[in-house]
Amino acid sequence: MVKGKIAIRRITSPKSRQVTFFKRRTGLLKKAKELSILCDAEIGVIIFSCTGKLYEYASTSINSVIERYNKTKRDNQQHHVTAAEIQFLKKETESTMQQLRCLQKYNRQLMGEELSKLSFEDLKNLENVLEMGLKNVRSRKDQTFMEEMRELKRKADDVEQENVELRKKLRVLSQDHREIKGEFAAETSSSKEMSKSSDQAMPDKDDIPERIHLQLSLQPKAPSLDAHETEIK
Amino acid sequence: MVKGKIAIRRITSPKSRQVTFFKRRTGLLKKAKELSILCDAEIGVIIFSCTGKLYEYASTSINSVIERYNKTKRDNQQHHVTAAEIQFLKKETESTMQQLRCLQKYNRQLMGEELSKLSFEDLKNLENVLEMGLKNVRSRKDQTFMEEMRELKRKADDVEQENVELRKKLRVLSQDHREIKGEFAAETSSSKEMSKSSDQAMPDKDDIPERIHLQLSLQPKAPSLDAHETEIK
DNA sequence: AACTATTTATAAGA
DNA sequence: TTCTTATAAATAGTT
Repeated sequence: MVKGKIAIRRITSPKSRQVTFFKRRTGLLKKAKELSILCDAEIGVIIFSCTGKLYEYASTSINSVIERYNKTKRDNQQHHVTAAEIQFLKKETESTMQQLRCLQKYNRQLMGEELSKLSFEDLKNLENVLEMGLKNVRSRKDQTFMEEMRELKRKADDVEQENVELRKKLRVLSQDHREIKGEFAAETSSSKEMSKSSDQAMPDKDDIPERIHLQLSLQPKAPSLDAHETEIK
Repeated sequence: MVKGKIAIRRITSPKSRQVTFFKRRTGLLKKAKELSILCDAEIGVIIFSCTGKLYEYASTSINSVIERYNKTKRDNQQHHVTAAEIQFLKKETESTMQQLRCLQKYNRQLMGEELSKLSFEDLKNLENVLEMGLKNVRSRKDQTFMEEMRELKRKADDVEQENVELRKKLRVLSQDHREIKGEFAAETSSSKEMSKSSDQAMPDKDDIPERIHLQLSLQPKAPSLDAHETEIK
């Protein structure tokens, strides 16, 4: 560009490259500074020499510029994680942890542990909470019990009804069967063995049970409450 | 710097400032590019105009430059946060949150709320926990009560003992006083008024109260349990 | 690091 | 914004 204009391509000579780097780096940073002052712009310049050395200029501070850059760019692509965000995350975790510890402590107290440091008043409050809880749980338990009983009874009635229907049908069918057997016997005498085998598939009226035993269980669904013990280590 | 050199200070005229910004910005970015090519340097330039618009140049990519900048800086000062660490932090927060939600749910159940989805078995377990807790809390409450009573009695005894001592001393002192008064009266008859005023400061034996009333309160210290309600929003 | 011949950048005006 | 132009500033090559 001067006294023999040069082409913009990597300078081969290391010595010459280093000199030019020094001169132009100084110039670039100076221009950056002037621009920021003249035009009231926020500017950051980061330069790594080919040997890895860092040079920088920022009208405010590099961090401020990077921060602003990320904030502007974040809308488009994935965002760069800043120190502030880390701090926020850490604080959030700590806060949640604190809440957790607090609640765990209270929980243990509700379960009758670690009571030694509590005052009489505290214990009275705890007792009230527990009594109220126990009252509600028992009330709900009774309600659930009643509901399950009602459900059970309804099923029992259904089954019994079905039972009655079945017995009725069976009676009719047995009658039918006997009548057919009678006609058959009148026609041929060799049918006696056959009739016996068919009797096995069709039991006599005396073999029909009076009631079908209920096998419905009062056992409820898997206790979801245990999840607490495992999820909270 | 040209056709009438200008001072490096904020250009007042917005119009002129914008023109200069355009020209010099172009120049700066061009110089940055040339330097990076000529000297094989990694360069990043970030410019925010005073209106907030972003202009940038990077020989590789801004992210690469920022990354390298952080990496270089981090060796000196505070440690760099990697994406993996962020992920870990976020997971940790989420896990803690999950635990918290779980515990909060269980807590509400212990306090007799949100029981509708629980099975009979769950409710039975809850009831057992509550009964056990209540048993322990009551036991501890009674113990605390007994301790406070014992402490109270001890203090009462102390005070009573002191009371006895005080009365004894008072009796001796009153005796003394009467004797002095007697001697005084024998010496001068004009001392009658004086003796009356001194009588007010020193009450007769009948004025001494038989017992000092205990003002010790059974009220315990501030209930630390309430902290839960406020700390957990 | 200093010099200097030139190229470049750019202020002002259009 | 872009062009022009006069001139300041930057800088390549040399010392």
